[in-house]
Amino acid sequence: MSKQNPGLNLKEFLPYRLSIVTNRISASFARLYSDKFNLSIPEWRVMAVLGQQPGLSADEVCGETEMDKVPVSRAVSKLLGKGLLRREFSGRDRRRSILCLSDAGYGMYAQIVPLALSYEEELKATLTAEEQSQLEVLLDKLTRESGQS
Amino acid sequence: MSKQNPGLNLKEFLPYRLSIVTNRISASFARLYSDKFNLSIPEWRVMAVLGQQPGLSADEVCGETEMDKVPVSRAVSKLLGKGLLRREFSGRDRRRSILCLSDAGYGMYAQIVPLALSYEEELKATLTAEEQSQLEVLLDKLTRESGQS
DNA sequence: TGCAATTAGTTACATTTGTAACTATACTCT
DNA sequence: AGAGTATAGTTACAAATGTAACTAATTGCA
Repeated sequence: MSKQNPGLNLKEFLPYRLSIVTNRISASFARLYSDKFNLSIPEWRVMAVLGQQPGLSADEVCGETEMDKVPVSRAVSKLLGKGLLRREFSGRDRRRSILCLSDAGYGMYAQIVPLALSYEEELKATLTAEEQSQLEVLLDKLTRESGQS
Repeated sequence: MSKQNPGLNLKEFLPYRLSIVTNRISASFARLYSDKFNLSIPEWRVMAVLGQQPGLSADEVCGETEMDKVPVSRAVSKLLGKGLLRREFSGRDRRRSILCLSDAGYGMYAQIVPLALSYEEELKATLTAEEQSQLEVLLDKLTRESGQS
C-alpha cells in the first residue's frame, strides 16, 4: 500500500449512519401515507402539525417543522386544492394566515395517526425499555448540540 | 374542544425527531466541505467510499452508499470532469467501471477526512463514553430493523 | 451457435426543491 | 402623517432528483 489511509470508515461515521437509518425510516413511513392517501412528505408534515395545533400561521408551521417557507407555502396550496385545509387571514394582521384542517383533512389525519403510531411501535419494539429511554436522551442531546439550523 | 386529538405529538415522534437531527447534522457537515471544496453531498459520498475502498465499480459504490445508480453516475462524471477521479473499465467485463481517486482527489480527500473526524468528535463530545456506546448499539438495531430499502 | 434475458451505466424527461426576487401589509421613528 | 424597514406569503427561475427508457456488454440455455 503506497498511500496510507487517513482513516475515515464511512460505515462507522456518525453523520453517515444517521442519514442511512433516517432515510430508510422516512421512506418506509412515507410509503404508508403516500400510497393510501397520496400525500407528499411536506404535505403530511403540515397536516401533522395542524392536526395537533390548529390555527397556526404558515410561518409558525415553518417554525414547528423546521421546513422552509417555500415548501410550506406549496404544501399549503396543494392541501387547500384538495380540500384538506381551511385558511383564513387574521383580522389584526392581514398578512398572517390561520390554518386548520378541514373536516376531510381531519378525517384523513385521524386515519394516518394510528398508522404512524403503530409504525413507531414497530421500530421501538426492537429496543428494550431501557434502550428506548436512552434513545430519548441521546436524540435530545444531539438535537441540542446540532443547533438551530 | 369538540374534536378529540388522536394524539400524535410530532415533537416526540421518532421518525420526525430522527429526521430533524439528521438534517441538521448533514447540513452543517456539508457546509464544511461544500464551502471549501465545492463538492455536493453525492460527490463527497462517492469520494469518501473510494478513498477507503479504491477500485470499486459504480454499482458497488451504490451498494456501499445506498445511493441510486443515477446520482452515482452523475457524481462520477462531475468528479471525472474536475479531475478528482480516474476511471478504467474492466477487461473481463467491459461494462464494469473501476473507480479510483486521482492524486488531486486523494489530496482533497485527505484534507476533508480530518474535518469529518473532528466534526464527529465535536458531536460526540456532548455524550458520555457510555452514551456513545449506547448510540452505537441503538443505531445498529434501528438500521437492521429498518431493513434494506 | 444464437437469441432471450440480465446487468452496468447513461441519458431524457418530468417532478421536486431551493434561492432570490416580488407583493402586500404592518411596524418604527421622527 | 409618512419614509424607511421588517415581515408573511407567493412566484419565478435555476438546480437537483427520480423514474423510465435507452445503449452496450454479458450470460444462460435451447
